Amino acid sequence: MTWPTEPAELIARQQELVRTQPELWAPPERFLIGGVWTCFPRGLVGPGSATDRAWTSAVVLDGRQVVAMELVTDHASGPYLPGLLALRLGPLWNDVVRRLHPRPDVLLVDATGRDHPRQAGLALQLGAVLDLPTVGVTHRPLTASGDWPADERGGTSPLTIGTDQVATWLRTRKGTRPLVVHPGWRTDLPMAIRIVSASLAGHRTPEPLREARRLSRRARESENL
DNA sequence: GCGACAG
DNA sequence: ATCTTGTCGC
Repeated sequence: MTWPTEPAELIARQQELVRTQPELWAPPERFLIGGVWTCFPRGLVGPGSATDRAWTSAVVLDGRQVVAMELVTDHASGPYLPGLLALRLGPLWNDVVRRLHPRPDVLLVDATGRDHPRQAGLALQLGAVLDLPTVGVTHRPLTASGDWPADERGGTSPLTIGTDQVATWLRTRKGTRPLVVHPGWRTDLPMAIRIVSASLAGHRTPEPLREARRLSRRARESENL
């Protein structure tokens, strides 16, 4: 499986992907949750390009214990264009997650799923390529819209495209901006909310994503010190 | 035409 | 993603 380098190629891949109907994942009692994150140099403006350096990390957590971590220092694979995030991050995320041992049972990514111009965001595509259930967690929706939930931990409210609910706002902490939780590859809405809620450990952002971000930022900062 | 637009 | 001050809270 390869990653498209041109918008037209990626769009064609997304149009295939949207027709795929994988079997829903059946989470066991206890499972390993992974997270992946990419940092870019400070001061970048605009969509960026393949010349941008990128620090990408992935982790696996068993409860709160980090049982695997990988860091890849490389370059972005392309610019960021709305709806075409895979051009910038697809190959990086794919590579770093494949290095993890043990592999996670489910992976958290900063990307959307069905909330996408072609209903085929990177959370879905990465899961399909890696054959791994995924859940998307973003700061804001891409295409969907919906009002915020009440300011109570655990509060949710629908994010819809037309009449379809494609994601949900989730208030992970009282008094903070809600996150957007996206069902990804082989996950549905209730499952995605359950997985994110179970990995919060008291913070606004799920621990696997916080840990991966820590590693990436630490690597970036350690170069100019 | 104008604005919005995952990271 | 990154750029941004102060501020409230554990």
